[in-house]
Amino acid sequence: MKTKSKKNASHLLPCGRAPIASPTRASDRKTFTQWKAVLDLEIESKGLNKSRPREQILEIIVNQLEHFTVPDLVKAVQKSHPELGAATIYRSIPVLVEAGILLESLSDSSRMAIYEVNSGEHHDHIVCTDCHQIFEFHDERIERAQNELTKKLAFQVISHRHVIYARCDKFSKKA
Amino acid sequence: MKTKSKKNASHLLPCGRAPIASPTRASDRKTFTQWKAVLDLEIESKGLNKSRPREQILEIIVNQLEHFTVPDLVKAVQKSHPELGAATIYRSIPVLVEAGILLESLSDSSRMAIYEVNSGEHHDHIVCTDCHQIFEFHDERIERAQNELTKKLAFQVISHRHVIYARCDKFSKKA
DNA sequence: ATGAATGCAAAGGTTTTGCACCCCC
DNA sequence: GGGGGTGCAAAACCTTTGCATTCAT
Repeated sequence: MKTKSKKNASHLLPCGRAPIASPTRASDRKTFTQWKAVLDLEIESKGLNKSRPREQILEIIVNQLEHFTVPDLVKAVQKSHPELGAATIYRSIPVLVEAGILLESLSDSSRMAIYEVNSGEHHDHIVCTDCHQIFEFHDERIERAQNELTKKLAFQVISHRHVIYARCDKFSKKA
Repeated sequence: MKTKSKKNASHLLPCGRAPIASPTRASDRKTFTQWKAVLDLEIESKGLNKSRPREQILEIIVNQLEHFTVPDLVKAVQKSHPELGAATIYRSIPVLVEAGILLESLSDSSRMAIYEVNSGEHHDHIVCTDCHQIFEFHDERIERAQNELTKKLAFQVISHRHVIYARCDKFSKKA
């Protein structure tokens, strides 16, 4: 009955379940070259300088990383480019966020920020408490109810973060 | 008829607006003595020992603190009890959380955990990006939509955290 | 030439841990 | 007496910062 999520049996998650359809398709994702153009625009508009390290960091992010913490990024970058200092990588984060390339999307259990490449479509997250996989969801009813609520309370919404901690039932059955 | 939030003009917020009616009334809050009983039960059931420091920490929390970080708590506790070590206070947090006395309710902008006394009624938070006040809300429509969503996706929900970052418009007008 | 970016090391801040001593049961 | 609990200091981490040097324009 609800077992029709079998379509991509090829990419099963650690917990054994099929991925939830993400609001953003892989085909909609920008390439490194496209993001590079976005970054260059930001750099130009702010009177900054282009640099090799920032380009290398961007490349690692868009080609290799899904949801990552800064220490994750430091490790991944230094694996390919051991000469890059951690401080440079830390300093690149706000630039990438300002450029709209990265979003700080949630916190891990130790409360470190988790970043992701901006997919262009707002979504929230479900974190599996068993396998630690991060799923994305977007629910219009929730968004609508939230907008009506904040309007009624006379708040001007800047952003929101809605994280559901849950367990994939398939994983619980395996365990 | 939803303008009845004028009742306590006496406690205006830093931003000048009246507080949103909180889902929990002050009168529903447990006293120190009641929480102490909860703590003792937890301590007994886990085979731990009662101790003066844990009692003193609990007392500070229930009598003085609303939403607080651990460093906040350390300062508040050591003001009254300078002999208590910070490590003891850090070590008391998981015990209080396990006992159901404290909830880790959200993170501040530097991503430190913010705790609050468990009110017994689930609520989520609106954080004003101007005055940094934390408001509470509870919206049945959002809860319902979320439950239906996770059911459809076959997740077993453990908990969730929904934080809306917004600005009180009254404050923006003043500023 | 000027200002920005980098790498390194040091400093800052929070949280955890090792350990000797103390207290509860 | 034995297993927790405490306090202190040190350690572990993540993140920021100061500074001399290099790079981009």
